[in-house]
Amino acid sequence: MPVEAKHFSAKSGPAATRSDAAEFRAALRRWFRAHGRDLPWRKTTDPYAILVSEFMLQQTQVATVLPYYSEWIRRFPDFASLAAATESEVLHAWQGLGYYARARNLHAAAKAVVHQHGGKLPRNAHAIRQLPGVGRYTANAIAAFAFGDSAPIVEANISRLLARLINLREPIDTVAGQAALWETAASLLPSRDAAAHNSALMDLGATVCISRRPRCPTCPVQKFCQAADPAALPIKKARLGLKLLTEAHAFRRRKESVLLEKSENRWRGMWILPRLAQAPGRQPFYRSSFPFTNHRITLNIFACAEDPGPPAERQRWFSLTALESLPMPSPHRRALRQMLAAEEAHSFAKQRPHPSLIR
DNA sequence: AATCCGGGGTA
DNA sequence: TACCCAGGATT
Repeated sequence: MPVEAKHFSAKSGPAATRSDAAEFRAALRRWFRAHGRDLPWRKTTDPYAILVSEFMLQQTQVATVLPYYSEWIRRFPDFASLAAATESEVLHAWQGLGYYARARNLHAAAKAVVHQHGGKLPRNAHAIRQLPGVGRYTANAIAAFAFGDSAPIVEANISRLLARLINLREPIDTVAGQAALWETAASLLPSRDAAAHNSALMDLGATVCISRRPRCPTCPVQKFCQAADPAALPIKKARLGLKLLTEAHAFRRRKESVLLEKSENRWRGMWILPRLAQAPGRQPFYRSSFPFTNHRITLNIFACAEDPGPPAERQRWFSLTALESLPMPSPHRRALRQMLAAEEAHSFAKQRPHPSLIR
């Protein structure tokens, strides 16, 4: 049996062969030519643009990325312009996309390219892997999409598709499961034009071999699929239980400005309402709740009197007009917007002092 | 190997 | 609500 097709064979055939893989690729490519997605980062092989798209697409859906990508390329068209930007400008352009470490990594990667690689992304795969925020997937995606190398990729769509194709019973979020997926991806890879092959796999996973209810009747490679129950795959390890967190923050207001704090932990480098070490023993002025990963965070925000003296370390007063251009995480931006609007309404109505927003 | 990192979309 | 998404870094 050929090594290249160890985990892959036509359902009807006795064993895997090279021609099975070739037939799979041909059917996949036919489907891709007719049904592949038209995406802006596929219109270029500029390593910078490919790098930007891959960073934005990490753990983020295509539809969410689209508006950010075009605006980013307009604002930071190349490595030099990105490397020259401030961290605050970079985070502001990323605002709302989430996983802000990606923005800081992309910024640092651009600086490394400019200052250590003469302004061009190194052609060497090992050197690309050394850039911050670049792992196995991103390095291979750049190799395939920017440089035309025959490099396999495995991401969410391809994981699901390949797990079904080989009827993988191992959870895909384990070392063994990942190894099986990467080996399968490598065994299917063509010797040339791997970019189109990889794009085709992702599009098939994104539009046909979808989670929950795969559209098997329309699948161009159904006869190769070994899944007994496609909807039951891929298998994943059990998730951790939801963790509840409650955080106290301060709403400090001066005439036409608000006190904010540059975060050092979550949302590092972004501006948030100042954290309170301890919640005051009174009703919060505003409360909201937002989920992330396996957490649910309740924000309790307390109206606080203005402190005499200069603001604490990492804290600054910002005029209301300056807020728009500040990088702020969405939950804090929403909270601040609503509190300011409530104060506005209150000052016109001249009612009781500090009406709480909490019902 | 386990855990962390946000937010938007969807069943 | 729970799950999903063009993953990577840290411990």
